[in-house]
Amino acid sequence: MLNQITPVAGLRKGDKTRTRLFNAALELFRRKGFDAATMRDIASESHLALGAAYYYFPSKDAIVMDYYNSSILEHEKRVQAGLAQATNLRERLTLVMQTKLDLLREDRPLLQGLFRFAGSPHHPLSVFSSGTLEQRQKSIAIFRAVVDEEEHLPEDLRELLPPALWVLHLAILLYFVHDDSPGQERTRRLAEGAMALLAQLVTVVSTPLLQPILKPVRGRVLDLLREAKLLPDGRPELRQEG
Amino acid sequence: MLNQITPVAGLRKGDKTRTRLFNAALELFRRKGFDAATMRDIASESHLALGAAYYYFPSKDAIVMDYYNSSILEHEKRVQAGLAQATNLRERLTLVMQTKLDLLREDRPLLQGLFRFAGSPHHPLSVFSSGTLEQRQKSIAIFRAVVDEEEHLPEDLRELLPPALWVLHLAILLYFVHDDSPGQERTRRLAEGAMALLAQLVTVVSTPLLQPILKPVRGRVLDLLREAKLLPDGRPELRQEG
DNA sequence: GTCTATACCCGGATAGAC
DNA sequence: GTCTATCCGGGTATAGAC
Repeated sequence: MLNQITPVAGLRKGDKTRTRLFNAALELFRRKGFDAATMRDIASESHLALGAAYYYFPSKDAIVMDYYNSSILEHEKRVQAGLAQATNLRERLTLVMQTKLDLLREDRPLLQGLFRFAGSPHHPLSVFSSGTLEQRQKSIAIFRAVVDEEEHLPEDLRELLPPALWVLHLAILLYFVHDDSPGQERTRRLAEGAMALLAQLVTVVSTPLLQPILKPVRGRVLDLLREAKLLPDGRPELRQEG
Repeated sequence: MLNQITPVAGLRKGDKTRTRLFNAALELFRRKGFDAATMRDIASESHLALGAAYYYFPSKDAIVMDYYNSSILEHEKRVQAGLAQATNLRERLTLVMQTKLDLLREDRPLLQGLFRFAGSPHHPLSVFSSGTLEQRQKSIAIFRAVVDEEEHLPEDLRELLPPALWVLHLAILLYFVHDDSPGQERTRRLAEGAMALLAQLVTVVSTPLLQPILKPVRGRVLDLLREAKLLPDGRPELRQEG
């Protein structure tokens, strides 16, 4: 099922309209891309005047923000539902990536809108900005939940992996957007292969026997990332400001 | 010196105007960012009417395209000039990254314009699109020149490193754009640390004694990247279409 | 509270005179 | 080669009907 909002029963009447508007917006973003879908399009597609659309959403960006939120919620739900079946790290990592790709499989034109602000540190819609801090934390928490299923992980790895996976997932989504293979099969295989390699890497790096050699190396990596404020000292999220 | 065009002697008279326009545009892009600097600003800053600006550049994007080109040219020049002094891989990698950061040290607001299209596969200005294929190849060639200074590299690594470094340099630039530390010192240290780690990794991975173990692993990585068309089968550039 | 119609404004782009 | 005038699309604001 596509990522759509279905109205919760028994609310203000405008909620139904808002939902219709939101879904029409998503449909148009998907079909024509973020830019090409204008507020005028969205309004008329949901049989509303332009002004009415602004009654429900203060801006075009606000629609996208709602989309972020619902995507993350849905991702969390699907990962939670699938975690029981996964028996090892590789499967769990594959699960978290594949569910995301499933979720967004129709949304590639929309994701362009997501990436367009990634280089603008102060834009409220940038995935790295303070405007999306909450979403970022929620999204990283999904990866953390997956990592935490794993029992024998060195502490530093446990800290590093969730934000690293979040960044990796952004990279995969960037690839996904560019992937014109049927059904984006290439992205699927890339994600699966990458997760298999990563799981193996984690296993090697966690091997007790190798700790004397590897711990210092990990230490250097962690220090570098901490100095770059890509890893916080204590807090789990990426740095606050983009 | 900042990346500016100085008019080559003895050309058509309009060339001087074009140069003035281009430099005014860069100055405004740097000061106000890509969006905020309008064609009207640029024209008036160079004491031209709006229409005249369009006589020299068919679009705002075209100015940015010129900027790409001159940046890459300048980067190549600086790397070439510095290569003689560098005595090992780590120094050479550091050189290639630091010269780029030096070159772009005032251009962070402008780089927003560069990243804004990264998620739009068909946009002519996207760093991944076919519209910038030539620039991409030239830029990757700079990294290849650096890698080729190294003598004892396994063939597959020699193939993998240039595009990988190019992508890594994009990531560092993305960090750079977000880095509000004075003089972007954090980015400098991150780049330096990353290059040191990478050089060490390359050394380990190239150790003849470890080849029986590591060659197959590299093979898996290479296969994955080739299947994803992130590495071409023979040709040196990244995949043609974004 | 819900919605329509219309107007505002900006900014990229173009036409055509000089 | 340079100008003025104009077009056009699209995000946004708002006055006011119901």
